[in-house]
Parts: sequence; structure tokens; C-alpha cells
Amino acid sequence: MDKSKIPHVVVSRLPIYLRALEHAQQEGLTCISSQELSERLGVSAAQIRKDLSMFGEYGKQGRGYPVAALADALRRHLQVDKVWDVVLVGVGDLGHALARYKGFTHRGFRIAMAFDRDPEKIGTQAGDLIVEDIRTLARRVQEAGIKIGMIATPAAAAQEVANMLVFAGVKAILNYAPIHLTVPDDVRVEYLDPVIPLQRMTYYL
Amino acid sequence: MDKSKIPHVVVSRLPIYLRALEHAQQEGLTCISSQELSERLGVSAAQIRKDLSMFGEYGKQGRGYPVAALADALRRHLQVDKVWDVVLVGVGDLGHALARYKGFTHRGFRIAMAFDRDPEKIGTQAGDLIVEDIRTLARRVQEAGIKIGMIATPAAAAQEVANMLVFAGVKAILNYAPIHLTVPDDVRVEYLDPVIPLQRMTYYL
DNA sequence: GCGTTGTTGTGCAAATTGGCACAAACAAGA
DNA sequence: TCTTGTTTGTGCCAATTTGCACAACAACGC
Repeated sequence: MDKSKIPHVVVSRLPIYLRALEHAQQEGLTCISSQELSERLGVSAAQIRKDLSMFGEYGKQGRGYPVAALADALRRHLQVDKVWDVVLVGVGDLGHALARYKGFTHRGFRIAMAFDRDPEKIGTQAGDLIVEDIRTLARRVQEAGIKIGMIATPAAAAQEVANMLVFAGVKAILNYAPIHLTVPDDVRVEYLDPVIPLQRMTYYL
Repeated sequence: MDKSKIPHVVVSRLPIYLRALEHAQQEGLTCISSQELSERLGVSAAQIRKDLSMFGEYGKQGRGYPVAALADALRRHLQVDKVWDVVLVGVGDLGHALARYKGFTHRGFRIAMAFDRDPEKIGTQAGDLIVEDIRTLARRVQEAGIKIGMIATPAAAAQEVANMLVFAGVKAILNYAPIHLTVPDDVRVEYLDPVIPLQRMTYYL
């Protein structure tokens, strides 16, 4: 089970599997086949079996996969069996929505701090947080040992914010700004510009 | 240039190229090499050249690609050389943020209508729109001929909303709800659950 | 006990995707 | 005009990714 040997495409599907398993569990299922999962996910059953087999033999022939145990295993592999503190930068409309979103905590994440540059916003409330001055970001994030950041600023500020986060020790960035970020190799970035998926679809319309 | 022959991985990179070109254009560049684009994007130069060559020969040896002309061409291929009307369903925090987001229009999209189920919200303002009753969705969307929908409801309502959108003639859905949607083959769905990319990154932390 | 049905894990082949490297094309300066 | 320096488009190969198909195994009814 050498971590470095598991291809990223496989890892990138695990959260999808986990989400489906959690839904199945809420519906009261205790056992689920790759076939059933396939229909709920749009991933082929063979694909699912092959992916899961890279992490161990969780399935039982004739019955399928035990929902709770498999979900636990995936959470362990994804390291979301604990709750990660996250730092949010940029508290506009989107930042507020993120700060108030209830869906993070029970899936492994908690927004622990929020920063902005605008003096009008600093000191105001966002969710249950007080917006802090971005000039204090480095110290605060470093002291708290936070490893994950979310950027919800305009594009023009995003790269500069990314640099601050990297400097403060952040190793994973979720970027909502519509711009590519340049970061060191040991820092991961995922992008959530909503226009990108829209344009991917209009090609086919 | 048979459309059906171009693999989806290639199409899925076009919006990224377009975004980078638009930034380059704002900086005043008139010509850009695949090498330069590569550095701005994190996609290999050979990849970029091969992708672009599937749509025609836009580059000039010795100089690179003409920024404005290539951007125009990509917009044509992605069909974002016009502005698409989009219907938004679910006007909570996220829905509001989307309705007020200024980044859509100049990249090919305009939220033309917003719907919610909650009587408290119906009739209120969201961005420059008035929130409408979801029971009128089918008729309104059909009449306006809208082909693109955005779902920003809780997960529990998302599949039902998707069914309504499909019934109303929508062919592309951007889904913010953390759940897989089942739709007919001729309808495309893209997903933007923020927890998925976060979990993809924690695997490597 | 035994056949029947259902499901996994995996070896192997097919298909897709990415990268290298180079000829051809162009620009610019002498 | 000739030479030098760039950069594209693409043929070819390597690597990755997916899909098929089946042996091995488990449960269940009779």
C-alpha cells in the first residue's frame, strides 16, 4: 500500500465514493455492491472495484462492501477522520457564504479564521468568526499550524494572498479566484472558478 | 475539425487557455508562445501546441500565437462568443453570492432568473433579480429557451430540481449541491462541491 | 450437502493520453 | 541574401488509464 504508487486519478475519485457511501449510510444501507455504487455515481463498477482494491480488500464476494467500514477506511486514507482547520482569505459575498456554510464540519473541515484587507470589513462578523486584518495572517496561521487555505478574493489579489499563505506554512490551497496560482512544488492547489465548468459545457451545446 | 473527434480532456483545457489569454491580453501582450503560456498555466508547452492544433493552425513559427485572434477562436469553439442566459435555483447564501457575482457576464454568462421554494424568499431581491416561485420554473425557463441551470440548493432538493430543469429543456447543469445527479444522456452536469477538492488534497498532507 | 445466484479482485488487452524531438517556417539583423 | 535564433505542428513512442472477463468465494434455499 505504498502511498506514492497510487495514481492521482484514483485518489481523486475517493472523495466521490466517500460521499456516496455517506448518503447510502443515511438511507440505512449496511452493505452495497460495486454495481449499486456505479449507478449512483456514474463510474463503472469495474473501475470502483479496481480503485478500492488498491487500498485493501474491503469487499465480500456475494454481498458487496460494508458501508460503514468502507466509509471509515476511506476517511482514514483521505485523512478526514479528523477535522482540519482552514483559513479563509477574502470575505466578500462568496467568503461570507463559505464562512456560514454548514457542510464542512461533518466532512472534515472547519473554517478557523477569516482575513480581509478592507478596514471596513476587519472586525465584522462572518459566520461565527471575526474578520481579522490580513497583515496579521502570517503570524496567526503559523502559530495555529494551519495547513489549508481558501482564497475567495478578486483575481488581482489572489497570487499575493497565495504567497502569504505559503509563507505561513499552508500546504493546500482551494482557489475560488479565476486565475492560475504559481506555488512551490510541495503545495497543492485546487481551482473552483465557476466559469470554467460552464464553458466546458457550452462547447457541447 | 469534426467536433465529435476531439477528446473531452482537450476540450476541458480550453477554458483554462482562454482565461490565460484574456489575462495576457489585459497585460498588453499581442503575441505569446506555448512556452510562455505553459509557465502561466502549469500545462506542458507540447500539450498546449497539440491541443490548439486540433482546432486549426493559429500559431506562427518564430513568434507564437496572436493573443487576440486565438482568444476569439477559442471563444467561438467554446461558443462563448455570445452571452448565455442561465437559470439559478436556490437563493441561500451561495445563491445570493452567485447572483451578485460580477465575473459571469464578460465571460459568456448572465443569470437571467432565480428561483426558490421558500415563500419567505420569493419576491425578494437577489442581485438585480427578483426571486421567483419554483413552481413557475418549468414554464418560465421553457418560454425563455434557457439551456443552462445552476443548482445552489441543499443536497436533499438537488435531484428534484435537476428533474425540473431537465423537464424545462435545460441541457447543462452546474451543481453546487454535494450529491451526484442522475440525468438523461443529452444533459451535461458539472460539479462544484467544495469539500471534494479539499479531501483530494488532504490525502497528500 | 449441493446447486444457484451474486459479487469481488485481478490478469490481460485495448484505448486513451502525454511527451519527445525534429523538420519546416518565420523573423531579424548583418 | 544569408545566417542565426525562435517557435510551431506532428509523427512516433511511452505511460497511463480503462474495460473485459473469469476464477474464487460467499450466502441461501432446498
